[in-house]
Amino acid sequence: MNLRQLSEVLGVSQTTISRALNGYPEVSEKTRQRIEHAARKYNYSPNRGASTLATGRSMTIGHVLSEATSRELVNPIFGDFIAGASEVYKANKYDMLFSLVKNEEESDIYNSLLRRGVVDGVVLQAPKISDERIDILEKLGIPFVVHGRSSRSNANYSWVDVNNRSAFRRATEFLLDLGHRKIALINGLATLDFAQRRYLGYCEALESRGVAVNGNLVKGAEMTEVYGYMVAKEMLLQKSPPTAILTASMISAIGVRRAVQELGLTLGKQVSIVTHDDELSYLNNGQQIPIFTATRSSVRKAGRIAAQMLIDRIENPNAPRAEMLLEAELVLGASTGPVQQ
Amino acid sequence: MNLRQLSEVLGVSQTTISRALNGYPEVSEKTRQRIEHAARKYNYSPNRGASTLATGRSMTIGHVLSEATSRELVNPIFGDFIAGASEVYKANKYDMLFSLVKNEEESDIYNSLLRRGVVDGVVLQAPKISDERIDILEKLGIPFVVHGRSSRSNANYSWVDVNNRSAFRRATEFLLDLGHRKIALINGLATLDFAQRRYLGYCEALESRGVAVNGNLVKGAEMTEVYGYMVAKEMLLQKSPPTAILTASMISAIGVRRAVQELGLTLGKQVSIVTHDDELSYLNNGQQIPIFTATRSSVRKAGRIAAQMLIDRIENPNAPRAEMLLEAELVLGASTGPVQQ
DNA sequence: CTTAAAATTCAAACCGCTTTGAAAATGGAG
DNA sequence: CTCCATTTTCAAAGCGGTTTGAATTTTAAG
Repeated sequence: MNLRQLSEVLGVSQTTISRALNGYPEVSEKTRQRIEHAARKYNYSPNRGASTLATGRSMTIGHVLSEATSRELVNPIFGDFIAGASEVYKANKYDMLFSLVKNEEESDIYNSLLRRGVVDGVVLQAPKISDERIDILEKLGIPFVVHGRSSRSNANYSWVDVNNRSAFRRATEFLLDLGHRKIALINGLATLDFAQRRYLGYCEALESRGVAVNGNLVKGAEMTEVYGYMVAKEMLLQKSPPTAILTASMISAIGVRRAVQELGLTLGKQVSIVTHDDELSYLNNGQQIPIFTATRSSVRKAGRIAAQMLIDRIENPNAPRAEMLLEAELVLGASTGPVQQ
Repeated sequence: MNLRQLSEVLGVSQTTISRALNGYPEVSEKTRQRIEHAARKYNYSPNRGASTLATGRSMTIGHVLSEATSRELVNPIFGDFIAGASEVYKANKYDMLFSLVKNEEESDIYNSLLRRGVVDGVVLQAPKISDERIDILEKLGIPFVVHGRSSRSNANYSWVDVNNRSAFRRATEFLLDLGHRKIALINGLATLDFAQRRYLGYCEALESRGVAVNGNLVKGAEMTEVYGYMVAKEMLLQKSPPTAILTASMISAIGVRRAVQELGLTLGKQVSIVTHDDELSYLNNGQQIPIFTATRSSVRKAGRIAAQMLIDRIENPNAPRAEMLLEAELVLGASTGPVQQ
């Protein structure tokens, strides 16, 4: 059933129906009732392509995920992030379009999505320290919101981010307070902005206590379980192994734990772990007592906020850019303890 | 730049441009060259809304994920599945639309997506043993492909699935061969079809060896780490604890391992674990030697196959339904060993 | 050279909706 | 009962492509 057919059935013009259904004031209440009832009865909804064409709005938001060129990884954090975003989209009648692209195709995709009128805006994820995508989007004039920030970019964009720096500063200070001096950092990919900020927080804390940063104790790559395991094992087998390890995600923390246990060491005794916990639904950090001491911040919440910001930008392009810095809380679990003599 | 503008610039009709760009034979090779060159130069791509309207095809495929009503979970397996599907979509110029809906809204969403002409087909995920969605889709006449199967449905649909039953039969037999008799199964949600099949395979193996199925050793729910942990701990503290545990995912297996270790037991000694391994990119099952003995099957590959099947159905609606049963391999890791006396 | 056949190109109709500017209906005041 | 102001409804013009059927040009044959 399309608009014309419905209008014939009802004996009312297409204009009136369109207005009634889209909540315009020029329609009397009883006509609106009658139209809405008929629309339900005949199972009518406006064709998306047609309204996109007529309004210039696709009511769709794009999420572009770039796969690392080397290996092809889909971050599980992404699942919870879009779950959050999705709630907001649904409430605002937006659909969500998802593109997975190779790094080298990234700049094209935005151009293409916008040009074809496929999306009204995009969410940018996992920004690099210096991320040309932000400039591309800025230049294209497409509304966008960044999940995270790009330190080197001086563009004026909207973003939601966790305060990675202060979170990791606190986590490091906490370990220092427990007497640890050899503290390792198993970070995310070094090119990513969040990893950089975590590293800075870590350095700040160490330096403020007069502890030198030891390059051998800092590594970063995709935060897989296997990576956490490998790096932790290697570090723990050094002559002068770390007594505490900071980890960038629950998943790599689990790998670190595996290494620790395989070496016959005990968590919270010979080795302490502090991780960042995104509150993933399938990887909850324990129940009453957290498995890992962690800097905690819900990535699902970040998704909700990002989505709302973007919708605001789309519907009100002249509004000033929005920024939201979420503070992570430090939760105490069973994975940390005072340094052993 | 739109079609009309481009046609004016080139001094060629819109028809010719459209044909040239869409590969129709009625255009001479040199005109096509000239047009393609100009399209690139002026950054022209056809507007999606307009072509959707004109062709009736949206070149978009929908993935509908339903959140469990109780808790809101986004399965990490989903990430790898769509990564696979996404590769195929991109190669075939389809976009991917993603909807996260509450269970109770599920039946509506398909109707709505189709009616509005938003998608050309959908991928159905995580089917239940008896899943009304299949009937809904069948009735609506949308092309669709199921990732998994629905045992009670007698509709004739296309699907890709792992042979869950034989995988879990083999895994159970393997444990029986090692002398285990008290084998627990920590499954996925009991209403889901794959969980049912795994349960059947498990029962078959036990019964064929004359071992009775013990209801206390079978549990199922969302496959979170915490769930694996809780159930394993509870079971292992029984008077007559299992000596081996079958697990439905890497994530719950990690929870089980945590419980085992917390109780001071050793994996592969007092307790053996066999898990199903979907080859998730962030949760690889170890390197040379798998962490867990596992039934292994790539969910990313399943995503690729499902996507290709769906595209085939869309582009050739009269083709017979396709079915693809993937056999999982049993890989030996360090988590299993002979039963201890 | 014609002329018919084949290869190109074109103008116009159509897809289904939104929205503008005008027309019709209704209501209130005098 | 008029007349004007206010509501309500309408016809028609886009939005930007694809596709049909006709017109034009090119090629080949006689």
